[in-house]
Amino acid sequence: MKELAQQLKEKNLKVTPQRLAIFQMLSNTVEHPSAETIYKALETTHPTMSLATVYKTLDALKKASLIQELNVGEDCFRYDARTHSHPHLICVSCCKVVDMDSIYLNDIRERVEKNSDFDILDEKIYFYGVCPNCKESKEH
Amino acid sequence: MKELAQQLKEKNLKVTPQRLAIFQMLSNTVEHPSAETIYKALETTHPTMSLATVYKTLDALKKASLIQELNVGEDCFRYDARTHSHPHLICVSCCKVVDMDSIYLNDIRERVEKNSDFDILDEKIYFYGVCPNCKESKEH
DNA sequence: TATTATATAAAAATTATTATCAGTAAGGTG
DNA sequence: CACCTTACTGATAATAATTTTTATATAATA
Repeated sequence: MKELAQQLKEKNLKVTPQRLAIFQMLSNTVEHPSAETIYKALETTHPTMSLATVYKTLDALKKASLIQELNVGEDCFRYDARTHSHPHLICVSCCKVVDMDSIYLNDIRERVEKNSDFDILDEKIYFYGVCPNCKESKEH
Repeated sequence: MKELAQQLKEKNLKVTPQRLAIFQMLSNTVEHPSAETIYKALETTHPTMSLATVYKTLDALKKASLIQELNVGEDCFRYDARTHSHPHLICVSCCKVVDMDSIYLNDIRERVEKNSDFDILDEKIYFYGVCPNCKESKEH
């Protein structure tokens, strides 16, 4: 909370209840909700907030590097309050999106740079598969 | 060519000039065009073909695993006639999308499976950076 | 040939996202 | 605290990629 307010101020962004609510909601979930999902989740506590505000807030937070946008291949974006690049795992059965500690893939960027001659700035890594839960329920 | 006709038949898909044209166009380019780009590229040779047909054909080819859909983070999809999963490099300066031989990353999927308990079926890996060309032109 | 299934083109519909704009609130300054 | 500037909000309209629909055409099959 206080951190967010601080960081917003540093970027000349105003601290508003809507921004706090959206950032807090994103920080407290392990899901990776879309704009629509966030909007609906805040409907009860912030009934007057419009969908446009959700979009604009997400855009502002994204530009301020306070959240990141995920492009899982669906028809809409998802958002993640963890801003350092880390791979995501998507369950093709239940559509859940979970974080993966990137420590396991630390050496990849280096390898790619060596082999491609690109200067790599960022990466987006998605793995698609069946999560432990869905594996189990399929077996029964 | 003949191969495609064969493969379409095997999947109970009809062989049509439009499908052949789109697949051929995709096979002969190292770019990774979008539906719109494909549509425009075929405008002269296939003036009657509609954009809806392009979309449906791409969808059919995708479902038949004859092409793959790329989600680079733009507002539309790109397509690739190489169907085995391989990482893509996107130049943030000139927006070029290039293929990367996946040999270099062969061991990753295994590592991820071990650490996540998912059964991994597929992966989408994108690296964003500056390509050799753009690096050079920036220096001068 | 008659029948059936699938493909196409054109247009309309859908849907995520963005733009517009009038009204409002935040945060600074005196 | 009152004022002022600027950024933000909310409602709605606009945009654009994609999907669906509908009518027609084509091919496969009996």
